Amino acid sequence: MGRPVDAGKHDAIIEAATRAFFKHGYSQASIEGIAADAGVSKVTVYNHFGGKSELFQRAVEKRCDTIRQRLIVDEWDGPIGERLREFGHAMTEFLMKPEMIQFEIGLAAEVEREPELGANFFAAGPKRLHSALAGLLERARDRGELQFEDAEMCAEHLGAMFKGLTDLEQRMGIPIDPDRTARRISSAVDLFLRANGTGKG
Amino acid sequence: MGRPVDAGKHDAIIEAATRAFFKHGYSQASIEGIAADAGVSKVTVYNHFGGKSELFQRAVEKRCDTIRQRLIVDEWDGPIGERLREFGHAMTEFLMKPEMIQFEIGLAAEVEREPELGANFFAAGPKRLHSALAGLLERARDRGELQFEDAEMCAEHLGAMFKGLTDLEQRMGIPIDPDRTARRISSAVDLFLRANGTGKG
DNA sequence: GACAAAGTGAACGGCTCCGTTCAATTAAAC
DNA sequence: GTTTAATTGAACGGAGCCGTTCACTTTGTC
Repeated sequence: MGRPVDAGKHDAIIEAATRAFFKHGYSQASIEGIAADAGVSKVTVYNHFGGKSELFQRAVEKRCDTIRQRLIVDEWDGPIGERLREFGHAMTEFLMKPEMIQFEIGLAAEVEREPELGANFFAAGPKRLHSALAGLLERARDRGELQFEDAEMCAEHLGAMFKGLTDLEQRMGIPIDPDRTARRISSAVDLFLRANGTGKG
Repeated sequence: MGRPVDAGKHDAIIEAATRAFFKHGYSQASIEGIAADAGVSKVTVYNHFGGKSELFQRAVEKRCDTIRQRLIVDEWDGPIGERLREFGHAMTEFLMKPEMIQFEIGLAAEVEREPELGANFFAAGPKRLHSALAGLLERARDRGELQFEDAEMCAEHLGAMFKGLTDLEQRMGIPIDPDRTARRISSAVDLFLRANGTGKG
């Protein structure tokens, strides 16, 4: 009985918190500002979440969920070179979104304060992408399109080449040339196939 | 005439500032704390540097100088595989030092406020390493040990493989296995040589 | 030793924020 | 319409920090 909790406000707070935390950083973000942005009283924020650090935790969790949902990698067919190129483009498009970079920056700055947040994010995002790529490589090996020993290692090499220097450049605020990204992906796949391809793909 | 400026205090302040900024982040670091750490009065800090943001600027500049000095890459001889492995170890050892990771994290968080800092750091550090690697590759090509078209691109691929996922893991506070790093470097060189080697190295 | 500038310690005003309290208001459930 | 709980607005104490001021002490030069 009594007035029920307004779930809409609950979500609005988390969303406003996510925006604030990963735009300004944990310490710069203010509960007052988040409450105002969510169209809610500061007291309501405290009633819902208890405090700043709990709120940050929830914001990260929610973001990880979103990442997890979007990371359903399609299993399409075609020559292995094509599949890898597709994967590379999907991966870079996803990881290099400005909001994702900002999220990573903000999270890294808070990891010392709350170490498990970093591990959670890594497992929800990059680790899953990496596993998906390793799986893709293993299936190609089963088909005789590739030859290698360690799929995990190959996935790490390939994924790293897809990113190149670009993620660092983005963190340092250096503008990115999309053409170079496309050429890098293509070149990385070529290099990888020269080393590990069988010519069957 | 009068009392001369104490250069020792000047340096002590910059060093304390560097420590504070890249351990706690710009906004968390306090002038009061930096002054205390440097064994100096707060007023002295203001007299020397004028304010917090100027002090941060100087701290970054000093760090970039240090990086530049240490980045003199030896030109030693030997088979190309050996040289690349050496480079990989030197590079990862340098870039994966906890203090360097912390520096990068702290800097990324401040780039929005002061964009040129990021560009300066990138030019002083990663860019120089990248150029050194590209030069190494080109000389090996001249000797007929390698074949490729774009040295810059190859350097980016190789450098990225050397780092792998590890720099992200470090930023996310995940413990690093040094053995895996060594195996990754070795594996990356092998992969690169299978793709671009001539067998002459 | 006189002088001049560097450096100190303490205090101040101003600002922002956290987290709490409390009376008053709103909105749904019964 | 009464009950119950969510929500609000405003205010508070406490904390930390910035940047400045000022009287005072130190330390070197002339």
